[in-house]
Amino acid sequence: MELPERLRTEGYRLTLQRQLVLQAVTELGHATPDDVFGWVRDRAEKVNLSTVYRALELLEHLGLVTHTHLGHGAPTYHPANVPEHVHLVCRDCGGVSEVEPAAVASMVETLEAQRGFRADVAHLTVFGSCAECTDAGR
Amino acid sequence: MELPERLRTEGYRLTLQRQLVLQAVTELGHATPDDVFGWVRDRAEKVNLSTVYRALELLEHLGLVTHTHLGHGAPTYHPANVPEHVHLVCRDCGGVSEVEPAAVASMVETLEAQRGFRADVAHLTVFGSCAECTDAGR
DNA sequence: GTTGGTGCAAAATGTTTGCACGGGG
DNA sequence: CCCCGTGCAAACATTTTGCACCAAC
Repeated sequence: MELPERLRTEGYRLTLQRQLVLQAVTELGHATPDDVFGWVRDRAEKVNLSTVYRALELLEHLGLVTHTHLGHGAPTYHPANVPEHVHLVCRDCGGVSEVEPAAVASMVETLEAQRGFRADVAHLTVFGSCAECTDAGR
Repeated sequence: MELPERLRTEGYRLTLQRQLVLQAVTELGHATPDDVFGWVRDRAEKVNLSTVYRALELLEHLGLVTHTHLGHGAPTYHPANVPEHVHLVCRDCGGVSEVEPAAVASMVETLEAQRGFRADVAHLTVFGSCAECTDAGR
């Protein structure tokens, strides 16, 4: 846990809520703000949803968590220390899976070479149809 | 305009609102539901925002428009008859640009081969940092 | 004439903000 | 002791829904 140091070096305070939010993101893996809220709440700790939002924003600023949009309006947060991965979201069954960045490396290189655009792989989500749903469709 | 036929073949009715919404999406290129609402409203036609949402949903179902998420919660709609393209969104300046599907073809093939996952390229948005912002950062 | 579509208003989501109190440093 | 962070309530933004009326077919 590197939370205390990261907070201190930027002049922020260490609070129970911030620790719990980071812990929730770490344990849940793919968590929406509401998931995090529920996780902390279930542990009988009193927190407010707005505090969760503020904590997530701060943790992201500190580089301890990242977020991605897995569709509609629900952002999901990941611990940043987890290996980077790309999300695949199936439009038919709603399933979410992950692939290593290597699978999209050539795309990233192409964008960088052609446009000078540096893709943020950790934030990348690809929508489509998974193998099961594609098979079922025929 | 193939709206009338598409509607009829599935038993839907042709209304002025649906025509205007499709026209708005076509002319605007990258439009949020609210953009569409404004466009129609500016032409002195009375429409309700909820009608716009319902029309967009129907048009998407008919395959006449598609939508993508260009960040946060704002979905943007495109006419489906426009050539497929991938969106690049710069996290720093907020700029949106487009690239041909060829740039991501290898990624799509890899996903299909490794996972049997069929990527929906038209819906793909890559977040990152554009050339200008990357340069400015150093 | 039927029935689906629209307008309107209210509800449901999801996120942000102002403010006073309490705890961290 | 100072002042940042939290809880709380209200404000916001966006999308959805129920219902009565009107228009497309």
